[in-house]
Amino acid sequence: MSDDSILALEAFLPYRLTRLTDAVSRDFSQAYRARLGLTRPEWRTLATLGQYGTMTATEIGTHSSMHKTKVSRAVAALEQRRWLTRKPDPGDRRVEQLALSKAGEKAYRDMVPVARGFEDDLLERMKPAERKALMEGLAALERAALNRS
Amino acid sequence: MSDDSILALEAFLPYRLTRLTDAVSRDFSQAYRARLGLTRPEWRTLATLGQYGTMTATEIGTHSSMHKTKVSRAVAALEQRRWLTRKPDPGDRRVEQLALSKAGEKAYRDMVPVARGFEDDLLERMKPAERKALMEGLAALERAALNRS
DNA sequence: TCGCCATGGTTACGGTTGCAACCAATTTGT
DNA sequence: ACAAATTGGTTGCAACCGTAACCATGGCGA
Repeated sequence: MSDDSILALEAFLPYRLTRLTDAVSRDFSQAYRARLGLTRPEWRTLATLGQYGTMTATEIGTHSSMHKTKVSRAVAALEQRRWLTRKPDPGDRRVEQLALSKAGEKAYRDMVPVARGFEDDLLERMKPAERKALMEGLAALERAALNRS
Repeated sequence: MSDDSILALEAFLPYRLTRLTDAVSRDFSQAYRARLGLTRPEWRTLATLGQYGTMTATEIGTHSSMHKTKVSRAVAALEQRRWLTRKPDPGDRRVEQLALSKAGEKAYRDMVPVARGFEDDLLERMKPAERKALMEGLAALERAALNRS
């Protein structure tokens, strides 16, 4: 019987999630920070454009869950690095179509195996049944936490 | 057969974790921010002292996974609010023993059911088998990700 | 067509963070 | 016993972030 007036922080779901995410995210960020000198918003923008080819800033934000100011600054940084180009949208002059340059695509191709390797290393430390449970549990939590209208 | 040269960001574990944690953490932070006007480091410090009674700043940081500067600033803020008191440690004059004041304890007691309610609401949106999978998967991922020496 | 609201995107600003430098007190090695 | 290294804790600084304000363009109703 546990004391109802005490909250065990180490068992509290929001705390466990942030601690876990901080650790995983920090470890992974070292991979692209050390390798490419990218910030996290820049990496996400690179990854989104690498995955989808051409997108607007708003679409990047929607797909990668980033605030539009983050996207704006990341796009500006990648553009300055010549990893990204802007093209005016012929149908709507508010919009710019964004795409990776050749150098940006190369950086993306370099990073994909690194990202896969990082994820694989992490998952290989778990038993198959544990991996299955994690995937199932995360999917359920995503349904529970993200789809709150 | 999927394209090996493309990384699906929405299926990438570090991304899924950060997105999930951002959502959960943001929702929960509204509870204590609106109710008590606390920042996240302040809430964690309150929760840690509420759970353990008396601790040093370093111990708080270890238990709640916070950088010592965060702890230092959170302690200063809680002290200014008169929710926390410092006592010199008789055996080591570098250290200060920290504890909640009466007002701090009251705030803690008020917050515990709110935190429990938040967690319960979230978990109730999941089926029992999904909850079980989540707990098992998170525990395994904690072993895999946090215990990297 | 004209006025008004919505949308895409950028920027200024205040607040938060982590790193590194720092001070004081303690421990360690010789 | 004393210099050097370590530890507890605070603070200055630069980078980063979200909010809100803003500009330009587009959509829409009267």
